[in-house]
Formats: sequence, structure tokens, C-alpha cells
Amino acid sequence: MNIASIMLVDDHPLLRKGLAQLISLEDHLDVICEASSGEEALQLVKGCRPDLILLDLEMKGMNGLDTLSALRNLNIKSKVVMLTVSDNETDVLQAIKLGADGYLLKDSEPEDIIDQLYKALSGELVLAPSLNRIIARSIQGSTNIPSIFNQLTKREMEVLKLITQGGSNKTIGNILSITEATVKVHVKSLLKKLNLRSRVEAAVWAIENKVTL
Amino acid sequence: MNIASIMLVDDHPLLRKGLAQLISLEDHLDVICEASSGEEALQLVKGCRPDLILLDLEMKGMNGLDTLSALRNLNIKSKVVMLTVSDNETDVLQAIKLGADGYLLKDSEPEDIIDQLYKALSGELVLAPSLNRIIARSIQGSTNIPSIFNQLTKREMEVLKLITQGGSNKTIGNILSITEATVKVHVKSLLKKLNLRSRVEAAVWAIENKVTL
DNA sequence: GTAAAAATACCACTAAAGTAGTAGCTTGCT
DNA sequence: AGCAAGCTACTACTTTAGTGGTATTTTTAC
Repeated sequence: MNIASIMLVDDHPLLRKGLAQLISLEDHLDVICEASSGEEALQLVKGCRPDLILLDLEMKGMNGLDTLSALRNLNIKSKVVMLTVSDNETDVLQAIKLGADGYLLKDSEPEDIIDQLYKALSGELVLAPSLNRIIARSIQGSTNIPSIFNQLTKREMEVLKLITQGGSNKTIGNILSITEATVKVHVKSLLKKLNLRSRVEAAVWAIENKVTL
Repeated sequence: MNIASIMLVDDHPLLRKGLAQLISLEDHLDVICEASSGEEALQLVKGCRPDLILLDLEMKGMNGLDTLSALRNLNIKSKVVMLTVSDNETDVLQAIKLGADGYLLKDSEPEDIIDQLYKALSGELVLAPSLNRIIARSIQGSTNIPSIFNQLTKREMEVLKLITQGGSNKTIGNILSITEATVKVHVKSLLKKLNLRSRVEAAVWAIENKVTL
């Protein structure tokens, strides 16, 4: 077996250090470059050509999902394994949809992570064990949330964002230069799409699903 | 200078590894024990007697602040430096109030973290640079938020929690077995205390300040 | 034991929020 | 060209939310 090259992308130097050290103990794995942001990662990949990219989901600026889709758009064929603290349902499904080769949690045991990296390198789709039930539910089709997540229109997203900032329909209307009535229309359809009952639930949903737009 | 003993408390093995490796490069610092939770930390401290405890804020189960106050109740005199991803205002101030000797952010540069640890060991109160303005604001007294945080009554906290779950005043009343009118009273005073304008803002505030009660 | 704070409850009122239906206009897709 | 989808706007209506004030009972604190 050849030595597989790995790129680390995480805005926490500490965690990169931990990963690098962990990986350095493996004969068949080698960290060839590190990036502290999604932007940096995109610049470096071309020169790096890693076999596998370990990508943090929660990053300032460009987040992990954005970075992932940007990487795919650049036609980078490296395996990409997401590394995250959250087992957030939409994030997991979104990552998979975007072509991630794995989704691991930071609180896993180091040995498990290494195991999973080998599996990912061999072409397997690896998921942290605690994510299995999320995937299962999604396959059962009961998960209308993530598919509908994308179906929120730009306007609805904007309105949702402003709701999380505590805006009333009127103030949201002023900000977007539309009438309160129109805001209500957006709120209504947004609630319907997300299957929620009030703007409070929408705000909570948005925060927990990190609607950043 | 003697070698200072350090205890690591973090539920992410990876990050512990990173820290341990980082610290192992220092001649005057030595990691003598590690804990993966607040509970474990409390069990281990007595046998460990570290000079300094590096304590993660975000942990499952007992969080960092709980752990800190528990440590102080056990009359542990070790320096305690909080390590966290968030620069959340209330957390910082709360930690300091509870007697933390430092508050560092995980995305700092490793060298900076080491520097800060030395300073903390020498008795200095160390804060990540980006926290300075938070502290400044607090000293200016403009920060009514954290002091008032504690002033929310039990009932108000319960109501607030239920608001974050999307409950209407009526349903909250049903859950708590009080009338809608009474719920409104609680909401009113809760909004006043937190200086917020609507239940949506309250919900967002509660989530961002991790009101778990 | 008294005073203050908390929790309960009610009324009356204003202001938002949410629902339902209609409709004109634009943009993208076929 | 035609159709679907998104954005806009309106009316009319019901339901919640939020404000102000008063008042009783229970806890908590000193």
C-alpha cells in the first residue's frame, strides 16, 4: 500500500496539530499541507494534490459545506472527509449530497478516526456511528426538512434571517423595501415549507441549522 | 523555574492530543493527566494536583462553567484556564466571576496559547486579545446582560425555555398549569430584564446564551 | 415577624402575527 | 409562445403578542 497524502483544513491550529500528530504516527498516512480556512484550502489544493482532504465544517468565513462544493466545482477528485462537532441532520445530508466521502465527529476516538480515514481512502463512504440513525431516517423519507431547505427562495431566506434578528414584519419590509403584506406572504410560505407554526420556531430552526445567507 | 503540571479537560480526544503534543514541546510544562468530561475531571483532580487546569467550556454533560464552580467548591487551588471556541460575552464574564485565571480561544495560535499558559501560571489573568473589548464594555457597566442573566427567576427561565420551543403563551400556560395571562406577565418581565423587544429576540438570546435550565 | 420579591390572576387595550384568497408582473425554462 | 415559479401587493379576517395597571397569595430574605 502506498502512502496516502492528506490535507488538513481547520481554522483551529490546535486541532490541526492534534490531527497532524495523530496521522504522523501512521506509516501509510502523511499530512502534506494544512489550511486554516476554506479560502486558503482552495488556493492550496492545486499545488498539493492530496489524496484526502479532512475538512472542518464550522469555520469562519467560508464554511465547510461551501468549501466542499467549491472544491468539487474545481474538479478536485480528492476524497473529502468532513470533520465536525455537530451531528446536525441537515449538515450531514447536505455534505453527502455535495459529494463528501465521509462525515466524522470530532469527539470520536482518535483510533476510530484513523480507521475511518483508511476506509475513506479505499473508496468507502464513512460515517460516524452516531449518524447512522440520521441517515436511516432520511432514507425512510421522513426527513422532509433538508430537501426543503434548498427550496427556500432567496427572498424567503432573507426574511428568515431578519426574523432571527428579531425584526417584525414591518421592519423587515422596510429593510427589504417591500410592504409588510409581502413580508407576510414570504413568512407564510416559509413556514409552510419548513412545516413550522410560528416565526419563533422559524428563528430557532434557522439558528440551529445555521442559516447564514 | 520548576516544571508546571497541567491537567487537560476536553471531551474531544483530538484536541487533547493537540494540546498535549503542543505542551510536550515545552520544557517547563508537563501534562500529567487528562479528563474527557467535567465529571471525570472532578474525580481526577485530587490524585493529580495539577498546577494548572485547561478546561474546555463546551462539553457534554457538565459544561466548563459547572466544572469550574465545582472545582472551586472542592477548594482546588490550581490555576484554571478556560479554553473555548466561543467569545460569548456571558460565558466570559461568568467564567471570570467564577474565578477562572484565564479565558483563551481555540483558534488562537499555538504559541500564543503557550505564552498565555505561562502567564497564567505566574498569577496573571490572561484573556484572548479578542475578548478585550467585551471586558471593556463590561467594566463600563454597559453590560447589563450578564448580571441580569442570573436575575431571571426560575419561572421566567422555564417560560423562556418553552418560548424557544415555539410555544404560544397559551400552550406554555397549559404546560406550566398557569393561565395565559400569567405567562404574559412572565414574558413581559423577562423581556424587560433582558432588554429585548419580542419573544423571537428572547428565543434567539436564549439559544445563543445556551439557556439550558 | 416583617418587608421584599416572586408567582399567580384579571381586565382592557393596541399592535403584531398569521391565514385565505386574489392578482399583476417578471424571469427562466422548454 | 407558453407555463411555472418567484416576487410583489392588496383585502379581510382571526388569533397571538405585548403593554399597563391592579391585586392576592406564597416565598424568600433579613
